[in-house]
Amino acid sequence: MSTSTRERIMEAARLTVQDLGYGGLSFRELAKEVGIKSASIHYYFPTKGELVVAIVRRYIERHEAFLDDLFIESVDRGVLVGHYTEMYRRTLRNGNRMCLAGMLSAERNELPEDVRAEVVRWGEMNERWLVGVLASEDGGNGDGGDADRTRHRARAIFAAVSGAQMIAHGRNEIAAYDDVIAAYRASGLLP
Amino acid sequence: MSTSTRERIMEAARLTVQDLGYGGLSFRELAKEVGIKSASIHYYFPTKGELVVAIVRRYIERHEAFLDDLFIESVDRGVLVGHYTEMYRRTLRNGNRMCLAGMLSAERNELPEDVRAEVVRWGEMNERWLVGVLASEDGGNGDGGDADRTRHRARAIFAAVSGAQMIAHGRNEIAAYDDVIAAYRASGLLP
DNA sequence: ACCTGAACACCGTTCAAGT
DNA sequence: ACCTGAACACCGTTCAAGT
Repeated sequence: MSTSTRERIMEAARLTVQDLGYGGLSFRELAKEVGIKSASIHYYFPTKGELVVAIVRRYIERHEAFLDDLFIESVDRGVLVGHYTEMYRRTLRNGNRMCLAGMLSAERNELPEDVRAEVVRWGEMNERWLVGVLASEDGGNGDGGDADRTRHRARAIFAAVSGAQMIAHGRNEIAAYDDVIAAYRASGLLP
Repeated sequence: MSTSTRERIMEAARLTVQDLGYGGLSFRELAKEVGIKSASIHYYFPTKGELVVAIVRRYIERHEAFLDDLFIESVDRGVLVGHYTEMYRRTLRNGNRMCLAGMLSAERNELPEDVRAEVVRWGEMNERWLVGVLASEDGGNGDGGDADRTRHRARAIFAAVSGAQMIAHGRNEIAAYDDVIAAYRASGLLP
């Protein structure tokens, strides 16, 4: 059996949102790609918001699983963060796309409330994973002050990598991403 | 005499793009704000792209003048970069808006070519100013290798601050911006 | 010089109707 | 269970027509 209509809608929608954003996602264009009429999409996803909530949820799940797998394979912080920045780099490689949640983060003010909540969840997942990575070589027994500093550094790495991707996306220039990541490492922001 | 119609179109359009993005800018809504009909906007700006090119150009000019004035008042890198991050913070304070060019950077793939070019110009202006700031206390006589390192660090600061703004915008949470900027400083990325 | 209504091909959404 | 055409109020853009 081949991929379900529902799956094909979600996959095509995800690629379009990462390319053109929430506002750039058209039900009529989407329907053409899938081979049905635009009214039929509403059978699977009543509104555009519900469709995008579904694709962001799955996006978070899959990337969380990917990152957790990396964590099992290595405990070297430099290696793990290197895989992390490579993940964001691959998105740019794939048709100058942006992270799904990064794109939606910029469009936040025109999103339905439930989509906004998923954008926040993406950030929380990233920060949680980075906290684990940053603590992995310290024995993990720092006092409360250290935990706060680690959390803020994790959020800073998430924001900085997201920003590097946005700037490189805006220029359609992967070299810009690479230069910025290298400079983050040189400054000590990235381990 | 009061503000011209053309000025009022540009000001309202800028505020909307920083709020809802290029895709979220509607000529009909814009016309209502200015008190004319949507067809009349095309008299001043034939297309949406030409309108946005005009507002980004002025945005760049005004921020460049603002930053250059700061540079005359101080040569302390910490103080100057502090003013720089405050500038991006004020945008968030003003109705959770994003930097005009940052918003457009995310929307890049659905922009006309001439708008894309202005987004690149914004980045070049930011980098140029930051290079001046970073070099200001070194005597400015580094060799070629230093100049390259300074340029990459300037671009990294630009990307990192833009990313902090995007993440805070996505959460509608200024405290997130403040925490990330503080962590950049602690890591040594920001002077 | 400045503004407008009407038309065009788009958009998300709804709904009655088909199989 | 799954799909559709037609309608609705939106969108940027064009253009002939008004003052």
